[in-house]
Amino acid sequence: MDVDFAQWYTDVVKKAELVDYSGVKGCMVIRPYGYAIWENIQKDLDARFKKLGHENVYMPMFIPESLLQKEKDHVEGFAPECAIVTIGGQNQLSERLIVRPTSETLFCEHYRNIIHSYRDLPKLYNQWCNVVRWEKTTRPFLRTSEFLWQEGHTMHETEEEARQETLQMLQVYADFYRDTLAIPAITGRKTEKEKFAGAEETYTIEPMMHNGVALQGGTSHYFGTGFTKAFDITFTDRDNQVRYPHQTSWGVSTRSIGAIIMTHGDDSGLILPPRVAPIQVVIIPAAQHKEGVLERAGALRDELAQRFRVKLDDSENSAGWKFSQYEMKGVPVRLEIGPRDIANNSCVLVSRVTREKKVVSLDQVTEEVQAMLDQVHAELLARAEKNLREKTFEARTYEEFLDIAANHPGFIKAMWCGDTACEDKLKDVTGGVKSRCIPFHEEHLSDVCVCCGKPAKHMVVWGRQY
RNA sequence: CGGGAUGUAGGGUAACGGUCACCCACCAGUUUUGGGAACUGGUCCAAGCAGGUUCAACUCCUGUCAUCCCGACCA
Repeated sequence: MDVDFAQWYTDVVKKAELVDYSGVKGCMVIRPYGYAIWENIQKDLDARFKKLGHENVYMPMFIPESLLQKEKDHVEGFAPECAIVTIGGQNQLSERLIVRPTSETLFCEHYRNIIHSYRDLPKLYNQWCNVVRWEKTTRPFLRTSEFLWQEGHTMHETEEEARQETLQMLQVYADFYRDTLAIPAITGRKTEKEKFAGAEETYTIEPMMHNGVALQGGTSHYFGTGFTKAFDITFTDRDNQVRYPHQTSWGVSTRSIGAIIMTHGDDSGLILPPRVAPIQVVIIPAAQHKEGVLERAGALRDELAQRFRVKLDDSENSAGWKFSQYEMKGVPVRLEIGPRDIANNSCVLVSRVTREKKVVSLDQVTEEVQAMLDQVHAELLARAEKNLREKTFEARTYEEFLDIAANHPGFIKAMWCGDTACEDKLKDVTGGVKSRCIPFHEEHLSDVCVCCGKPAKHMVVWGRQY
């Protein structure tokens, strides 16, 4: 698996029936098993958003070109990867329409119409939708021309409140990754070079994949009043002064499914974190032709279905075939039940992570399944934390940095002067190591920049990325 | 976007300038079933697309599209 991680990845997304390719470059068919993971992710995140007062809306998928061009940095950032509609029906359009790569501009146009007074604030909107970015190199879930995501867009009366929202939503993402996906991550602030086009600050969550490569797992941006001024969104404040609201946006995409695959998978295939697994428990009957086995297994399925997502596989395939099949698909807990077990009023639970078998009483089966699901989550998280820990290195000198970059896949902590030139140079000489973020909890490794030797301003986490 | 490779059935492969073959899957049956079952019989289904060369193209040539690998790019 370490030998050819890229090939392993493409094999597993196909074999586990998560996706199929389509006739358009970089666009993937998300199959039922893959889409069910996304639905579980949506359900979890959506509940977290709503608990904090956010409301869902839907914006159009087309952006008039003139609208996208209102904010200068924003258009420069996105123009190279836009898909554009020029014909409607039979007629050339008088204005080209951009297929949304992100919806800041659309939200701004709408907010301009509905925000007039401080009483209209805050506006806490979110939408679940697709976006299109014409990518050059694509890979299922990790980088696709069209992908699904949620984008939250909020407007606030004060800078302080907006900044608080930005950080709060990043924390929501970090909690979600840890508590729902069993993925630990480094969180922090992007450097000037890596910021979102048009943002004042970009915060990011950076989980590390099994092979030591980073994946930007979610971002949260503080825009200040850059867009609100460009779009002329104003409100009358409590003191009867006209002001520009302060804005944020934040998003997580189907890329998170790629993170799950690459963080937890092993040589047998996927391992899905129990809280988003479409099938949490698969029941595999042994000697299923024998009297009473399928009936008992069916009753067990009905019982467990009250608490879990359960599948009973009573197909004619051999038990061994089924074992391999559900391991490939990453089902966290397997339940085996046959005549011997039924005679003992028991069944066998098997963990996908450790393959440990546990004989449990049928009277306790719900509690035991719950315990094993929790255990799988804890083990996945612990394993990923260990990987993150063991593949995070510290570099105090330039030579040390180059040595780690060349020989040890993973994150590198190193001091930085704050100059973009040093980021560019390090990326050049290492062939792709970039700053991931300035973590919230910086350490003091030395006084000087690892690249140029000038006084250091920050500790940066560096790494290669997908 | 540059370099390299691939494209034949639902999946995986083979051969061939002249009827495209096999394995798996699928269907029926029998024996099986606690780590990817065996035998027998059977059905369906294929050359990415567009041109060109040729009596004849899956095969040779050109273009194009898609996919994979490596690099560049990636708000």
